[in-house]
Amino acid sequence: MLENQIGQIILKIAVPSPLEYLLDYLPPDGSSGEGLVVGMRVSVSFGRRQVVGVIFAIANSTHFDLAKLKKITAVLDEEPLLSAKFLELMYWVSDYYHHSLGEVVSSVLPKLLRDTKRKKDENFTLTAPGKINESHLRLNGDQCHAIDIIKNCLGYFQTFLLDGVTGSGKTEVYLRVIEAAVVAGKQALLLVPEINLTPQMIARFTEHFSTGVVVFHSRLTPRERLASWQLAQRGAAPIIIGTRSAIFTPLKSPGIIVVDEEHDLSFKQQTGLKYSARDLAVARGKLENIPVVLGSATPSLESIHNVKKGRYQLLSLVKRIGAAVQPTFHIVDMRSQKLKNGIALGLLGEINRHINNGGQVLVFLNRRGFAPLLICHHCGWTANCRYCDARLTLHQTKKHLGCHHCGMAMSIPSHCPHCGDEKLLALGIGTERVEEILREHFPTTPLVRIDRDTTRSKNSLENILGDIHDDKYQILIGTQMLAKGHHFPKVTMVAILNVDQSLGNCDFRASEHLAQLIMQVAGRAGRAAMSGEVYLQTHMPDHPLLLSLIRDGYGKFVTNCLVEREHANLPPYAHLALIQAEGKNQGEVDTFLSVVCDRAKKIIHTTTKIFGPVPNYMERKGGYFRLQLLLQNNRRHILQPDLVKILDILRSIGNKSRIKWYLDVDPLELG
DNA sequence: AGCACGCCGACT
DNA sequence: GTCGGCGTGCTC
Repeated sequence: MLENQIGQIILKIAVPSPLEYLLDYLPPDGSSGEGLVVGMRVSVSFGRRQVVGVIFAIANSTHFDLAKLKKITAVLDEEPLLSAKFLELMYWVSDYYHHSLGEVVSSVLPKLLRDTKRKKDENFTLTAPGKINESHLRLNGDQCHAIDIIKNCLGYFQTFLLDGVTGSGKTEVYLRVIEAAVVAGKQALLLVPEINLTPQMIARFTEHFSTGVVVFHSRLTPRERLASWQLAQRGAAPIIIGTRSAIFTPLKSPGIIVVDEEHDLSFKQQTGLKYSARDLAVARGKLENIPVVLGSATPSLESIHNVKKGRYQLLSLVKRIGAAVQPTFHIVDMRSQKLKNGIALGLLGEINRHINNGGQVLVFLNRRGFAPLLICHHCGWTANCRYCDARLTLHQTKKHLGCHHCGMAMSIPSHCPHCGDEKLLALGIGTERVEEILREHFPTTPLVRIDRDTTRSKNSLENILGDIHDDKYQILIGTQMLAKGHHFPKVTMVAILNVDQSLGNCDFRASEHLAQLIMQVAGRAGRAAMSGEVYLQTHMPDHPLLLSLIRDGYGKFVTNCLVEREHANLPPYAHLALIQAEGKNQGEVDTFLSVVCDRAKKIIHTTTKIFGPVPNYMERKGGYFRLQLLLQNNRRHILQPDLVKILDILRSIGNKSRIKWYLDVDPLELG
């Protein structure tokens, strides 16, 4: 093809669209193009609308018809907003997750910076990093060792796995290494898994650094988001703490990246651009040539495997800080016991004992609502969701039946819609019911329930946590929310009620996640001077997973798990990608994926395996039928080009059908 | 992804 | 007679 044209500056611009290539534009009216720099935002007319694009390259030729090129409408930045390194990160993300540069850029830029009309940006200010506080805690040998090693790597790329049991003082290690980076005039990025954990982490950091800490998470207002972003981008904020999207904060002088609770699933974005913030942290560290610290009490199998391969350096914190000792585990065999609505009487006895001794008791249950099943005692009718392959959960406080998958809610029928009988039974237990049972059983003991339903309003979780610390409650009932990261120094007993539910999960990562959850919840017990006890209630007291975990600990459990993964050729030994498709007509989705699969088989590498189409574990959700293809190869550099070929097929037939399809590289759940 | 164009069903 | 449903096609 003939290339136009000499002497004419052409700007290669990423625009917000799934187009896989950069679009060519001419410099704006009255400009020859000098002064335009890669990384600047521009306003361009694209189709019929004005959009914000980013200059990714400057050239003097185009493959497009020169006469048809449009001029840039306006240049929005005087200085490049995005550094060359940051653009490199965008390229990396675009390549790896197979999204267009334009889509990557628009999922990364704060909304206010994607507004074509907004010209002037405010100058947000932040007080300079304050004096660094001491009241320095005494560090133990493991901590000192870890801190020294990481500090010595400032200025180089190296990934560390900081493996430390709950309560072993990982946060103190983060503080010290971040301090070292900040003192050297660099910025630190700290990722935490959940928004709920940011206030706690911020408190810890502002205590240490006084000022200079900015936050970044999904609940910021657009203006707050812009402020944090610009402070980081201009280098005015030395410390940035945020959830997964914070991995995309621009840093003027990056010094270190820390990912706390690296095993946590919430680092993976599940919609749109399905990136893993933890994996991106490592990629970004490599790009910027700075150290990356991944911390966890229960590291992911991927990270442990990377240590074994010599890619990551392991730093272990073995001991709990101060007087705290590891909790002891007990299995509550439910089989021959009397149950009170799903809680073993023996367990209630243990709760009673801990309460009488003045301890706090944490009751963990991974299920909201009152009961997960409403059934007709006469005919067996069950309350199911109209749009999903799921049961409706009975919520007593909200007085409705709700679907936890699509959000549909309806009133509770007074009689069976099928046979008219009035005896409808609520079966199984959720947190609401546990609350009711425990209130009945311990009428004078103050208790609190913590789940999405009781912490909906802003600050409510923080208020409850404060009350727990002030000893206002003796029994804490809660879901996941309660399991992660929080310090409850007075908790002496943890009870996990529905272990069996997770033991029945068939995802290949289910046992890893259950083990992590058990260890994390258990970690809430006995963090201060009092030793803790953990009770696992189960109908399967001989389950090898439970026994191995309790007897040999997480490390040994992981070793066994890795052996199984290797035999089954699953991650971290193989790499996976998922093609997900959904549509209103089941047959159409199935046919679509079958065609994709047949065509793919002819062109992908012989070592790449393709499985499917198979339905999701919940085939129908929100009225859509969902099926998928699974791709597997031990070598990422073979799988990736295969994905490119398959995407060609998907685009050629998928974009003309009523099927919606998505690609998930390194899926965490196989659906 | 947007956004418009374009061609068929129930409404002021 | 038209409002609007979403299939199709394009964006430098």
